[in-house]
Amino acid sequence: MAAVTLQDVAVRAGVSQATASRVLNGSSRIPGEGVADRVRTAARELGYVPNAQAQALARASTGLLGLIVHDIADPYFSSIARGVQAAARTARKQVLLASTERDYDIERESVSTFIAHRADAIVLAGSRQSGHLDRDLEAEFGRYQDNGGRVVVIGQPLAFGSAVEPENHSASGELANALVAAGHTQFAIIGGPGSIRTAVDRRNGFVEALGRCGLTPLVEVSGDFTRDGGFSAARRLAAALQLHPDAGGPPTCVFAVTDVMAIGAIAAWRGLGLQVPRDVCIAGFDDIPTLRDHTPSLSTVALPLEQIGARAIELALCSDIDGLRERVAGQVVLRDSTKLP
Amino acid sequence: MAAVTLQDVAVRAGVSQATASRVLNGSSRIPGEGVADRVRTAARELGYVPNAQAQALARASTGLLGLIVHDIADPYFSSIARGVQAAARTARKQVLLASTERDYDIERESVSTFIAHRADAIVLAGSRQSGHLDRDLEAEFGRYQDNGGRVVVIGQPLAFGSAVEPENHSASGELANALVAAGHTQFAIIGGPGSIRTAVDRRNGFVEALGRCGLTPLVEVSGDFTRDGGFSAARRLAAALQLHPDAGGPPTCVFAVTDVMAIGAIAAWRGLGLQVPRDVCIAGFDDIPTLRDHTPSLSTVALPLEQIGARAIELALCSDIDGLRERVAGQVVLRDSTKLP
DNA sequence: CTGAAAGCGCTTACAG
DNA sequence: CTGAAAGCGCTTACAG
Repeated sequence: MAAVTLQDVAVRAGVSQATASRVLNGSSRIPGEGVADRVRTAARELGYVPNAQAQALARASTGLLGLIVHDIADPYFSSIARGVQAAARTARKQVLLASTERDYDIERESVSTFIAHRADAIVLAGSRQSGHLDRDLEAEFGRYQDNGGRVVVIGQPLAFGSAVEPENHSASGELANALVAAGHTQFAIIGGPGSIRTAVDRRNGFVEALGRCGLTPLVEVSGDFTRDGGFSAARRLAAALQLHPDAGGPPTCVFAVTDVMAIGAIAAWRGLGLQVPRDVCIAGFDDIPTLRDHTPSLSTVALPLEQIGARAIELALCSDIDGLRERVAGQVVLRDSTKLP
Repeated sequence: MAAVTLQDVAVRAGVSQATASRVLNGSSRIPGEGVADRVRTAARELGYVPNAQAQALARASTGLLGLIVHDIADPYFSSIARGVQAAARTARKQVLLASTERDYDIERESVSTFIAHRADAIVLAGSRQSGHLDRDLEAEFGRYQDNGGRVVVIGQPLAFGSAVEPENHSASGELANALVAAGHTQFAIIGGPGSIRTAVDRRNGFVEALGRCGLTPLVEVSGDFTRDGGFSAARRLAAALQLHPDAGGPPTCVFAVTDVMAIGAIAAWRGLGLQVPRDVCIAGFDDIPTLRDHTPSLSTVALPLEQIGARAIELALCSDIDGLRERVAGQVVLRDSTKLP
């Protein structure tokens, strides 16, 4: 019933536990080849699998990395998770995953549990209320870091830890400029929750760039950071702008702060008989891989999501620099959804 | 530097370590309220976080669940992962995630590592070579189960452990029937890797049902279980069938064994000037959420992916039944991509 | 109800 | 190079 133990291996090989340990786990002290062989053989014959929990306790390092996302089924986060996985593997670490369903209580719990499991580092993906972090959470993170834990945040710098930050503000500014350069003159916005930093930055970057061109959005609506959030916001927008199929005239260009919301918006409009880009244009943000084959193809700001995830792990693992903010550029990609006749 | 220890809490509360342990972790032996309060206060003041590694060692249970998927960025797997997460949370377990990039060496490594971490259960999602499992892997799993570890497989029953199996064969048969009933008379297949059980079952279920209707696929091609696999297979198919835009006549109806491949196929055909469903029809399998807004909307077999993930965890956690095979039905959904004029 | 003590499975100075 | 022993931070019979 009980798993094979290092002691079992040592006995069978006729050596001490210490020696078995040194053979099986690349210690600097290398035992003689004859002994080493006996130990390895014994381990193989017995099917020995080291107990990582015991190792962690003895070594004071678990080799565990905690990743917290809002929703693992959201392609934005699953792409980041893929990058995290890849980087973790090359660093020979394991990843503990938590998907919070955008519930802050669950998030707090997850952080506590990861700390309890003594994860070497915790990566928080998915931004929250700007700057604000739960008091308890903050205290816990503080102690965690004092004990050598590393924290890295994606997209929402905290007062502590390191961060990988997409350049939301400037990139959506560039998107606005590109759209204006393409001939668009009327704009509207589908924003995200006002409490979420990423949503606010993207909206502001876009609107401010428009302003520098002497333009102002005709309407702004907002919704959740989800497909359904985009869908319902788009209906309100259509009403506000009195959008009609085949109304003629230059279509208004809408900026949705995420691709997923943009997709929901297009679906909503289609339900109203409106065609993109003929009746209304739209651009998103993120460049979600699964959406590359969408029709019409979506103008957006491409973010290297996998790289972002991988980079977060790398920051978490190089212990020398703390408090680092690493900025990641986005790339404007104009496709059919903003094409003017 | 070192984290606060149970001993620290005990000292501050003026009790023994045993008592502190009993207060902080719902033991059946409940200490007096006065004492309990002192302990809790001390723990709070010190910011005590129990060391899960030490607890695991002492309790011989880690509260860890291992999930292994082919690719966490693939919506099929991320949906399953979401269900796994949800079920794990209600069971108060943590999930260890591995994304293998469809590399069997990585998969073997992940299994070993999960076993080393003494995960209470391991869920393998994503089918592999039918029936075949690496010899070493099998031996390792055997010992793991002997030691009380549970293994659950999604979509590919092994010789051991439990399984959650989508009814691939019968569901694709129903899809074929529905398509025939809808008036389709000419069929073709885009299959997956011949070594993968899921791909084979879906293909066979479809072809056999066609056979019962007195029909045979005109052509079969195959590719990887990915968007690109579907893309390139679709080009070969177009050549084989000599598909031309606006050729007239009833369009051939293609069955792609996954939605993701179907999307790739549609993109490939669009590049050739072919329109779905006018020039060629297509149905997929899975009903990926992110693809619900695709144009044309995709006929498919809907699988309750999240439920499947959740169910796998439940099976893993109810220790009484082993070797259980739980079948999950798929539901045929006909949409625009197979619509006849 | 409470405590002293053994034990979970490893690692790692410290001696030899 | 190798081993005896302490220690990592908890839990849990076993006494009291």
